[in-house]
Amino acid sequence: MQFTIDGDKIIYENIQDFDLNETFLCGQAFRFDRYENGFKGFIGGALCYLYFDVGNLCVRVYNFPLTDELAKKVYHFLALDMDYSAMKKRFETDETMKKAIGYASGIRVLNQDFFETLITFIISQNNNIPRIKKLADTLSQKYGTRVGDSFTFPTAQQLSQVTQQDYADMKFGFRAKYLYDAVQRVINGEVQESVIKQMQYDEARQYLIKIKGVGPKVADCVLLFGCEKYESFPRDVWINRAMATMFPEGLPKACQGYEGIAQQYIFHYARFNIDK
DNA sequence: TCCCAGGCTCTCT
DNA sequence: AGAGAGCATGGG
Repeated sequence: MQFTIDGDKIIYENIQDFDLNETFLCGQAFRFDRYENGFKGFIGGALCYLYFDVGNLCVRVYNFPLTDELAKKVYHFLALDMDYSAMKKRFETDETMKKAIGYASGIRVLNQDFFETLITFIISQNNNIPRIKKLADTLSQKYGTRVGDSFTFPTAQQLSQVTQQDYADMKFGFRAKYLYDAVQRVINGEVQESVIKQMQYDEARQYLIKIKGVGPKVADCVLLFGCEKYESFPRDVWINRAMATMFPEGLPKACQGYEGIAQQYIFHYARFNIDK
């Protein structure tokens, strides 16, 4: 990993296969906003402004001192520690995958916070992306920690006293009881991130599905986006459409082990290129 | 106005 | 095991 800490920012040089717009607007993360020439959002509690300057990725951090440890954390969050060049080359041995990747070749699957992905993807069910973002922001402004004019996504502890009625009042609809159940299970230790990370994919999926309102799709999103289980392959309406038209024989073997990452290129391609 | 959204639960076969 | 209705809300 190559980075330098230069005054008020971290600079990562020679970053390839990474585009901020494609990565933050492809439906995997809901709490990064466009800001000046890049995006602003939290990475492990650190409020970060990310932008490119002559080919170098720059990260300003507002509420933490710039340390090597923080620089490494950001690097991992952005999945810059994975060799996307080699992985995409493997995927692209399949012509259809090559087409999907070509549409947004700068997508990287972020390594997001477990609890945040659990809650935001429970919110995501039968919902559209702008509204998911709106509800996630509402929850943050009400229960998160203020940093400047931004708010962190709340922790399980910060949501521990929130009732089903409170969620209903915030317009979460039928998801109110699901959010309550998820938070309580995390608080009482029934659902633990450290346990999931030690489990194999199948076992971890069953473990998450115990939570009310968490089915196969939401569990797969949490495992992929929040637990580093890259073989997890979330199937939503868009992916089902894409699979039917683009991959009637199933996903190519070249994607094995990283089906979830392939899924993200396909999802993004499908949203903008396949009719409903 | 109407259809639909990064689905899940419940019920009925 | 598999199909189908119902769900809260609001974006487009």
